[in-house]
Amino acid sequence: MRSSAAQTSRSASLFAALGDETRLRLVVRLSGGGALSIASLTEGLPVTRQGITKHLQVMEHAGLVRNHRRGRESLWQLDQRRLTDARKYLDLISKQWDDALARLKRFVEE
Amino acid sequence: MRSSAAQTSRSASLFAALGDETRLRLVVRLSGGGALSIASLTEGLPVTRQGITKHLQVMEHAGLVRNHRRGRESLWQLDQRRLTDARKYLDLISKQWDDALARLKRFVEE
DNA sequence: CTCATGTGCAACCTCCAGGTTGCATATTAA
DNA sequence: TTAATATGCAACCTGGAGGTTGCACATGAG
Repeated sequence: MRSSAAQTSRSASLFAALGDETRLRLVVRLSGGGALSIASLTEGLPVTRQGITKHLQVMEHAGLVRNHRRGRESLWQLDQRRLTDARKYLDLISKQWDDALARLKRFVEE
Repeated sequence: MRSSAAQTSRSASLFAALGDETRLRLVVRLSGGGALSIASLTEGLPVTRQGITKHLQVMEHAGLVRNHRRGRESLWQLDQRRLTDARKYLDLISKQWDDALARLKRFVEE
């Protein structure tokens, strides 16, 4: 099973979406399960509402969050599938690593 | 189990280190288990050796890779512990998410 | 109806990530 | 010793990420 270039590229943008402190804090908040409005997500963070909006859009492009409108509010929630994708990718890398070490060990012990 | 601000910040820089296509490709190569030189890591990638060096340094700051000198070569290898850290962080988020949904389900079913 | 609230859009600013080139310096191979 | 190889250091460039402000526009509350 090879990790294709497309796969790598997609994963990179996913990790990039997680690789910003503000965004990661948003993810943590959203991991509570609820769908939160932009205004409520902005609360407590040292960034403008517009800034938060941009971050949410970045995450949306990475497939990390979805949003739907309810009245005048824009509600955002996590899409856990992408989170799972990220975990799987890391699992894959770790597995290759472990396998390589196992092979090395067998080789040395012969 | 708190996800302190420091924890979040550290994790963010870790994900950021993974969140660049070139760097992720380096990680994939290094997951083979060996310690590779800068020159060999550069091979096949559309980036200068200097560019690769910078990427390696970024990853080193994130704790993702280590390097040691052997003669005129600078050998780099993965530090799998940080990879594990990243997985654990994602597990944590997923768990909070699952728990939240479970609570919601119980609540609805009552 | 009127106001306060929640967003969207667009222009703008600044800094640094990601990349390059040029040159100096260690090491190793012949 | 001489060349070729592998890096390091430093200066430099450029686009876009991350942030802001100002204003217009829906929509919900009274």
